[in-house]
Amino acid sequence: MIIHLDFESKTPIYTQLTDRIIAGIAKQEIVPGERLPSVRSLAADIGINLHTVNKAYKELEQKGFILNHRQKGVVVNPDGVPKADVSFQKEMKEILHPLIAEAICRDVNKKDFMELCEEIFTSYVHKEES
Amino acid sequence: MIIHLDFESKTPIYTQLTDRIIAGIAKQEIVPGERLPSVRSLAADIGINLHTVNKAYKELEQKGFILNHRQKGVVVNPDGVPKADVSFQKEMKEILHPLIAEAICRDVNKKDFMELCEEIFTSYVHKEES
Amino acid sequence: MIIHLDFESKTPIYTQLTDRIIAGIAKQEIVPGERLPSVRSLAADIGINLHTVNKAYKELEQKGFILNHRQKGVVVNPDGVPKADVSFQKEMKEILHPLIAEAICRDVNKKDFMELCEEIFTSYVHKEES
Amino acid sequence: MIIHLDFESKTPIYTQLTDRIIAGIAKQEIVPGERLPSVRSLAADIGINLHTVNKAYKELEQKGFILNHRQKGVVVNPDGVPKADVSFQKEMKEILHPLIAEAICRDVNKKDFMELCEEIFTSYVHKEES
DNA sequence: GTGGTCTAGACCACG
DNA sequence: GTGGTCTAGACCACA
Repeated sequence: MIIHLDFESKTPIYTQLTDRIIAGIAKQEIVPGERLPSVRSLAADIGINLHTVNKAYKELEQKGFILNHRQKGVVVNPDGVPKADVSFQKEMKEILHPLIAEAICRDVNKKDFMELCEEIFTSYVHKEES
Repeated sequence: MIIHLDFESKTPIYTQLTDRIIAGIAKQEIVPGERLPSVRSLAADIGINLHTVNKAYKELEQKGFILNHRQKGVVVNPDGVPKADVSFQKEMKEILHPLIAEAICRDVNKKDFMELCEEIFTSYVHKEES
Repeated sequence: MIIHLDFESKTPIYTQLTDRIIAGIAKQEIVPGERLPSVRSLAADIGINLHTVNKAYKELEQKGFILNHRQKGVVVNPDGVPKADVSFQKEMKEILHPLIAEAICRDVNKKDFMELCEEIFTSYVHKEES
Repeated sequence: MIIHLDFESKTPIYTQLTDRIIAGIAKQEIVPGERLPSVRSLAADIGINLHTVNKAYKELEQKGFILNHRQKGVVVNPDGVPKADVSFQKEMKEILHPLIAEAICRDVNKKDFMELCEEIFTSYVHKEES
């Protein structure tokens, strides 16, 4: 899995990193139980600060995506990722609300918006599953 | 239009404010050509600094939602808001991608996600129009 | 002479007004000795504040474009407009410098820039004179 | 690059600053990819408030002259500055129109005006290129 | 009274 | 140490 970051983006690097890893899990490029590179090696690979990788891993751990075993190192949660809870529902709403409001103002068709979501959805879902 | 902000939130106050105003325009609580409160009065109303309101207004102006009329003051763009362009399409994708990726990991059904979007959409669209 | 102002412009109304009057003189739509409308009537015509018209007139007077006769009212300077002095030379430079610098950065050809100036020049100069 | 500002001038400090930086880019004293001083250090150097510098940087960023690299800091756009678009064409016209109108009134020869532009143009263009 | 500009000082997120 | 955000208070130009 190649991780490409945009250093000129408004999104913090650590957020981009967590997003990329979550995308990898969604696409099943990384599977439960699989080992992730160590903080040190990943930082060196990408060419970013240790703290930044660490912060990304901490966030993923807090969200239940990964576990930090003293021996095995960092692994994707073998039990799979925690299901969507109330807090994630709330997060989705908080993100979608302003986005959809602006879309409406800008005359984006509901149908077009839905098709965009569809498109993104299928871009992630593994073939066998769809 | 009553504007309620969450001062504990991680999203900056000025962003919340722009979001609320965009929502107001989407719901047609505020219509093109209508006057918005002055920076100072809105700041006083909400209980925040005028610079914070100013920043929100500037952002809305830059997006083409509002403009500064030398006689009327701050008004919602009478020509309506600029249609979705490539840059907004890109913005939508950048927001939706990580959200949908995480949703997939968390086992959110595509159907459920779509229904959530539907629900939010209809919450904005004016009755007569839907 | 019809004066059209843009109330949504960043340029102050009084500046737009002086610019329009100077343009009128340049195009010889208004000639030396000709009477301009009174502050009061012009303000009413355009639908702006008295003070604003007054400020424009004051600026034109200070630049030597118009005179304020107690009896005749406001007239275009019968002796013609004062020739370009050092101060106007300086003003031209101060305006042209940043404009040309940005034009160079933006890859505007010197030739193209010159042609634009030519075009604007001829748009003002009276036929018989060119 | 030494930046000298006129604190007595009518043009806002932040505008003077952006102008000076654009001039530096035009003269190739600053090249694409090059790092600009941090907001704080530049503010300290010039002896102005950091917010004023920030405003200048934001304006340059919005115009596409510079961007904020999360690792390198503020850098001149490595892809070069965006070419002149319709909006810049319009801006040029809005600046040149009143200037040329007044020049005509003040009996400035078209030839003289052109020579002034020439002179300013060549003052920016790098020797090797002209 | 309105927004524009400038200053000053403070806290936090980021890297 | 960097920029982002927020507050506060001040002066001025504009209408």
